[in-house]
Amino acid sequence: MAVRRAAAREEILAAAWTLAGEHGLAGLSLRDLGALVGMKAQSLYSYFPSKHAIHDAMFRQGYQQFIEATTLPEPVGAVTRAKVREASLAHAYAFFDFCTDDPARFQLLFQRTIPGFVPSPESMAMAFEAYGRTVGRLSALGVADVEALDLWTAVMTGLASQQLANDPGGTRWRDRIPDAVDMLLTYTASPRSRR
Amino acid sequence: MAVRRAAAREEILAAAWTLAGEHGLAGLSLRDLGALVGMKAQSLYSYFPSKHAIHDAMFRQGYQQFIEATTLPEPVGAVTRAKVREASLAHAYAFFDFCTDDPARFQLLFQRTIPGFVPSPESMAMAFEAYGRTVGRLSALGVADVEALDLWTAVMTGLASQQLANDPGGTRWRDRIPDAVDMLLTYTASPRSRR
DNA sequence: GTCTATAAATGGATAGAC
DNA sequence: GTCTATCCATTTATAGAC
Repeated sequence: MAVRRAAAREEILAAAWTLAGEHGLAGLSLRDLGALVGMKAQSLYSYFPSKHAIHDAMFRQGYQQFIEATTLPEPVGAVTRAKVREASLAHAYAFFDFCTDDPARFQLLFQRTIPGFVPSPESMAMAFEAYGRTVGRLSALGVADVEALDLWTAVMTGLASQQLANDPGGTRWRDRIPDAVDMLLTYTASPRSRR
Repeated sequence: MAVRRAAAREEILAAAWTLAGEHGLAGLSLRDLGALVGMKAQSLYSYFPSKHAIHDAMFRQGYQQFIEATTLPEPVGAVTRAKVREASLAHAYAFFDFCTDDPARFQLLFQRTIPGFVPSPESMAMAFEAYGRTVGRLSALGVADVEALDLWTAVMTGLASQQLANDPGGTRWRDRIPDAVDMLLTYTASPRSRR
């Protein structure tokens, strides 16, 4: 049954995230992974053709989760400043929490520091899909051009990365999100010519 | 001679940075390292007691380089808005370029994603020294409180990290530095009560 | 200080029985 | 699909000759 096979693959991936969190993404070993799901490392090859394929599947799954985590209800009715701020804040928290919820996932998706790992075309397509949705969501919030968008993503990933590196488990940089959102809104709201 | 020994250590560290750039920090192997400096891996133990000690020395050296790279001439004369902006911009470029000049160094110093690596107390002291100097430099530029400082470091590391991950070798996020500095200055210049 | 020799472990991956 | 057995490469680190 294809469904059992898919379930087994899911279980393997879940275990892979667990191990990646403990020993780092690059330190993921097939022996440990097999042990965690109750099989020999060699049996994993029935589900994934290589270790790279596992990393690739994690990459794709990570972006899928990103899309789910950052798809929020659209604001209804008239577009007021207060509503834009509220929606921007909600999006910022969703983005930030997604990043800090799983450091290994953050590293895999947004930092790209795994030596030798190159996502497959299908996985890159998923990444572009996720990027496109972020563009759409932020443009609805008044982030009009690519320049403003790049600033936005840099600020959000920067907050998350500082949180993970310097205050893991804490809220020191998360507490700066309202400031950051106000700052970004104030700045990107002014006409481009005045910036 | 102690001086020859120190020179050899320096040469080993330089080679270690090279290899870390190629195979990742965690992927640094003593075999390759020895080969690059013209000796067997085992001989490295005459200079460093373990691989961890090499990572630790790299960490310390990285922060030393950070202090050197971000120590800029102080502005002289009256403190005008234009001068503050100019000095802030110079500092931002220095910080950003230091980060992107060596991705492995950036990862080691600011992202802390090497599984199992814990800096020694001496190395942490160097890191705190570097942080203290950054605090001093930014407070001279009007970044008064810790909250504003955290926002500043998040923005700068975020820009660098996005540059490395999504446009390595390019300038897409570096080009946003003037925007980012203006944004930060405008925001942190307003009285804290109004923020 | 550098070498050879070696330990002791871990890594990914393949072949073939069942 | 899972196992045993195996291969072959690689890793950090130590012992001891020179």
